[in-house]
Amino acid sequence: MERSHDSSPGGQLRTAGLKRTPGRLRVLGALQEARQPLSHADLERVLTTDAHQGLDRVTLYRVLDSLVAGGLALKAVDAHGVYRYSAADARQRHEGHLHFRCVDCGGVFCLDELPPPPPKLPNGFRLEAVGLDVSGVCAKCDLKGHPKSDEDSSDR
Amino acid sequence: MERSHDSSPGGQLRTAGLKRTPGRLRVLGALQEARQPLSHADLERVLTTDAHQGLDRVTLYRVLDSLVAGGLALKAVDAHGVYRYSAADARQRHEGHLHFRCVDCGGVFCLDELPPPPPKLPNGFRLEAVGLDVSGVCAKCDLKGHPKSDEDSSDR
DNA sequence: TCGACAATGCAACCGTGTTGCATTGGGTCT
DNA sequence: AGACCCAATGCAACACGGTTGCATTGTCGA
Repeated sequence: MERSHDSSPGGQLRTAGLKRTPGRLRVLGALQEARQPLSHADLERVLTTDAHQGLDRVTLYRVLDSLVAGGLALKAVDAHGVYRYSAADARQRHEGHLHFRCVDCGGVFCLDELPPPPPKLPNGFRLEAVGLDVSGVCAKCDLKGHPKSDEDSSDR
Repeated sequence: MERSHDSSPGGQLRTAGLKRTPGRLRVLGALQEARQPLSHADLERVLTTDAHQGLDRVTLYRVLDSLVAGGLALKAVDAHGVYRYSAADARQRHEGHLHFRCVDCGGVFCLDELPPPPPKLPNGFRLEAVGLDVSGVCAKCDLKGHPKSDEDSSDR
């Protein structure tokens, strides 16, 4: 019974040094199946409809924190100022190319483009991260058309 | 007495079709003098210490909304999920080159580097924004040294 | 100068994210 | 298997950013 370091949610939790609790398993699973980063509210929805009832609000926040701390999930802010979480391995599969974010539907699309080369910095400066944010409106949302409602018909 | 379209805050408001109120003048002036995008809280601080007492919380939000709607200010989300506003013309002066953000002191530095070329998008996709986020530690903060405090001594 | 209508201030509200504390449950040790 | 320790959970309450409704004030055009 020794699956030392398999890639199942359970194994990943073990490897990350996290206790293998039902909540963490369900959240990690949900993140890995999602095609885009999920907000706390998204996850509450996904997890409740899932059959079991959802986790407690606070617990979900803490589960997410633990996954991020363990390197299994990534945390970022969306255009509305809300945190969105994604599975870390899902992100690895998306490291070699750029992404396009639709400001309307929130969807993320892969582009056939390479990340930009790291810029030259002044002496003494240390580079830690370079992120290219490409955003606009995807084809589907553009078709749905905005006759003249220039304003964001946002969700939230 | 006809300065039809000058570049003073007052003239800009006129041009944008906004009423020239004390609040808008002060907020626009503060944004134009700032060397970096300001949050709502930042502005409340700046405006209160300014001599007069600050605007009402809600009024400040609405003033900012009107400036954004009039194209005089820009609105973006920072890493903490908080909206930050900048003067639109101030931003124009910084369009031809990249910027580096120090994650330690929060300072922003201009780089001698050109923005990346806009990526090619799939058919039907409409590009709205491309932002390159370059961050790390600036020379001064790097010298102050972090003996081994690898963890983020984050704020908030 | 006067009046219409936008801009302001005030109070109350909503959603996201956090903290404290008692209880439950996972993992390990014997 | 049983017991123990401490992390993980749930609950309540809070902090903060941002929004909405409504009465009042002030801008600007006639």
